[in-house]
Amino acid sequence: MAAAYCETQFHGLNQFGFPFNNFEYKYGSYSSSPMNGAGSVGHRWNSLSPEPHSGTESTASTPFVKSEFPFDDDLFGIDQVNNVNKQHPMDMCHVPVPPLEYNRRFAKDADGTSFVKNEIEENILNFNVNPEIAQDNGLDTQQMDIYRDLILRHLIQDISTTCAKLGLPTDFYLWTPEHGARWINEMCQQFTLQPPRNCFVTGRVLLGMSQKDFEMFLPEGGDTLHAQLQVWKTAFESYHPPATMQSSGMTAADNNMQSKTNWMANTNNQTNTMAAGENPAHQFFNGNGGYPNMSMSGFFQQGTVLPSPSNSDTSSNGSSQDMNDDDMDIHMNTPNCGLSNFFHPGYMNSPLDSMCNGSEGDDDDRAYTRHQGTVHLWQFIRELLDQPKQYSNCVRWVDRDEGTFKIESSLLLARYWGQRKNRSQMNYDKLSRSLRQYYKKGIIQKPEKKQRLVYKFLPPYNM
DNA sequence: CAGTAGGAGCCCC
DNA sequence: GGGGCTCCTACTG
Repeated sequence: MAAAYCETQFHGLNQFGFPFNNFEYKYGSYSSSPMNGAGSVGHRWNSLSPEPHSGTESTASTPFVKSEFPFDDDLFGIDQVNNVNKQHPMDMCHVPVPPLEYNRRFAKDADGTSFVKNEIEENILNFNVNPEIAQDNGLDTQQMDIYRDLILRHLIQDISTTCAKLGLPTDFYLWTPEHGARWINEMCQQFTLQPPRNCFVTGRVLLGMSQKDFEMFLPEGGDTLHAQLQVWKTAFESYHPPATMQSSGMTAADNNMQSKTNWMANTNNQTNTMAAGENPAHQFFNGNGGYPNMSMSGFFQQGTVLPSPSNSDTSSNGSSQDMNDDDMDIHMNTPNCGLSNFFHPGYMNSPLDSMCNGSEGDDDDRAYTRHQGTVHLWQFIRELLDQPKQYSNCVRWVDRDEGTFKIESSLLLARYWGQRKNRSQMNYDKLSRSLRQYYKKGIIQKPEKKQRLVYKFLPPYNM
């Protein structure tokens, strides 16, 4: 059972000004923490996965998320205890939310019928943020970035887990009828729907099905399946926007990746029930009506495809040559690695790639490389940290939960940073100066026990 | 010697 | 103006 879930409470901003009183983001095993009832106005499990998991139900291999949002989950509305209008977080950032049927079936409050289906689906299909609402709720741009990023991560984790569990290719277009059947059955199981007798459809067909098609296909819960598919698509495309895949600047090394990305490009053109202009990810990333600040995507820097730093020797100093090729290999064909990398923020866009795509200035690129050069050092380091397979010889987590990381090779890190920023004269002295600037910004600090080359991300940057 | 810390001027977006 | 680069001095282990 896929098991990314969120438990919500209303607490307001925490000490970091971050809209979670408590946020736990852990992988692997469930650690049950008692919910603090003080100040809370209600709980609901809110997830791609319908069932709230007890601690014992969660499997060790299942990533999960347990969070407390600053809003009651009486969706879109009213704090029934305090009778205060509150804005649902989904209204602020329009993150895909579970389908109506899910909420109806699994809502823990007595009245799930107050949900308005259209509002939910609208949220699914509009992956944008409302800055005014966000500001009204005391969230600045950066907080919203982080906030949406976290939710996105949860979604991607859940999808990744489900794909791994079902043995599904991450490319929808590669789904055979058997794969399609597996997905449908899994979703039916998750949403306690009666699976259709004959559900052997390819991923391509699946993507092309409208809600009506789904409802014909599965009268009881077809809309749920359709909505769930939209959630998958939205979350996925938000990581890998279609135009990115359409970039003409792919290198030879990218070719073997294209099959895994074509579906996203095709989704808009061929089978998506939405018009291309309505594509939420497209809106989100092209900056028209999307979120004005993409710094959140520093984790997931949007750019043209460059899978491996070993391919990035076109940079000013070609300094990746001393990297072990094996370390740099993304191992596309290794099932586990391939899957995780595919979903990994850095899969499509190496942390080093934006330095190499500057000349690839076609229209599509422009939409997604506008932040080139503006990536922040802390984000860059996070990107490297999140790809230990490739960069553990450069920088690695010491304590992931704590946010402590160690620079294994100051030389290499500076070199990479220099490549990324196209600064051939970058060195660790300069890089560390930049790191120290983060002290007063509350992004990074030295850990209590000072160690050489060890730094610590402060919350929420450590999430 | 390498790393840490922080001031200051500058550039770029 | 913010973020980062660069250069600098002083200090530490």
